[in-house]
Amino acid sequence: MAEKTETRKGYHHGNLRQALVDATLTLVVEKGPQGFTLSEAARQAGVSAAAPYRHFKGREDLIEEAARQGFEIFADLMEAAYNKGQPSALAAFEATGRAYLAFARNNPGHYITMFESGVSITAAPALKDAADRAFFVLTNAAEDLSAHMPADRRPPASMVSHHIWALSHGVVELFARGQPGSKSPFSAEDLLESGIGIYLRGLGLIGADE
Amino acid sequence: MAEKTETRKGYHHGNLRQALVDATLTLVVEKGPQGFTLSEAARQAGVSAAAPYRHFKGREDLIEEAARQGFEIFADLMEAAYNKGQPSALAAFEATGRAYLAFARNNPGHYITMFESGVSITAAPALKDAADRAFFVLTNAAEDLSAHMPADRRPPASMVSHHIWALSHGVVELFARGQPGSKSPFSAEDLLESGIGIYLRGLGLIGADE
DNA sequence: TGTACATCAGTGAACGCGCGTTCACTGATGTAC
DNA sequence: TGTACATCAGTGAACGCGCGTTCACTGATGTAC
Repeated sequence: MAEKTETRKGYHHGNLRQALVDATLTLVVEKGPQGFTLSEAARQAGVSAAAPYRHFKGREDLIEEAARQGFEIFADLMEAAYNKGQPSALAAFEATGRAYLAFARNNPGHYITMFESGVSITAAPALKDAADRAFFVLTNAAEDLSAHMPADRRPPASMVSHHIWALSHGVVELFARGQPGSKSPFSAEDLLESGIGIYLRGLGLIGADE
Repeated sequence: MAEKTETRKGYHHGNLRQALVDATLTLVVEKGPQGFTLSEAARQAGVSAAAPYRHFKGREDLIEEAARQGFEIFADLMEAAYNKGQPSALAAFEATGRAYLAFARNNPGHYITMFESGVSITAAPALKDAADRAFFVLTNAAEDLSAHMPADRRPPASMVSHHIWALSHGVVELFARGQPGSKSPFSAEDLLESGIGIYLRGLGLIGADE
């Protein structure tokens, strides 16, 4: 078992706090959000079971920190995608949707701690701030789109962003993870792309021949 | 604590198997999918911790049975909704979407065991059959819709059903459950209804003034 | 209708396990002088 | 540059706990005759 990815530099670990977060991320993927244990995270970081208490209040606190880091990364990616799509409101919006799925794919550990571990996003202020920042990007992108919509059929921007968030989340949960042999003939990426495309056409933002 | 909802009729319980399933459903809502324990289910049913082993192979087996019952109910509801919407393909389709959300609302325990407990749907044949039956209704409804779509923009029916499934699931996970104080200004019902509406317009199935 | 007996559905004690957490401790590090 | 000392970040033993599961058992039920 060469589990220990973090090398000890002697009696002191050097960077135990982050090593524990990293261990959490991999464990949560392997064992599921609740199968994760503090003891095992400590083991993987190569320290005793008591050591984590120098850095975290307890198990919950560690998970929360992992989720917080996830939301920060997530928000950064969403912002980057949004900016990259500019100045086209449409391109920017579509890019954020794609960024959502890409994040879930590339950061499964973060995704699990954020959305499946049972942490209360609203309870921890640091978490809430980061989560809000991410969601704000999406709402912003939807706001930009509004200008291009037929005025008679213009839903509130936050409704649009909620729709896209829900669609993205649903695609991730049902088709981007879970057991292989999930019977979908389409990739999660295709599903999200096509789904958003049809939705945007419904908003009058894409022509029938575009 | 008047936890015991099932009354014992003496030494023999009478209907322990189902009582354990029922206990699972309530516990899973209260404690989360993994916080659920076999011992506690037994306690709630008023029997010793060893009794469940007369009816289930173990913890996992019990959860699986709860999920299976959930998928059966779910499939029944979807079929009923579909039939009720007939003969209008559109009405039938929209009704299945609504049925999805209604099921999640009214059967949170089932929903959790089905989608959040980590049971492998593909692994257990009985589970898979019931799940397939439910999903088949949705795909069927999408198939019906195809006839009304502009031929040049007609995605595969199973793609449409996957879109709707993902949107419904996302709405449920993000807005129909979880901590109160979820900041959405829209109800899950409104979000799903409006989201599906926009999507269907994108398919050319609803006119701009309908 | 009564009885013997097989089968069924529970009990309760016991097990080993790993967990989260606390505690007094000690080795390593950094800093004042 | 050297030394005393405070602080920091670990150790390892111990705790109480509840879990899942097994086991020999026993009370209740159903059935053959």
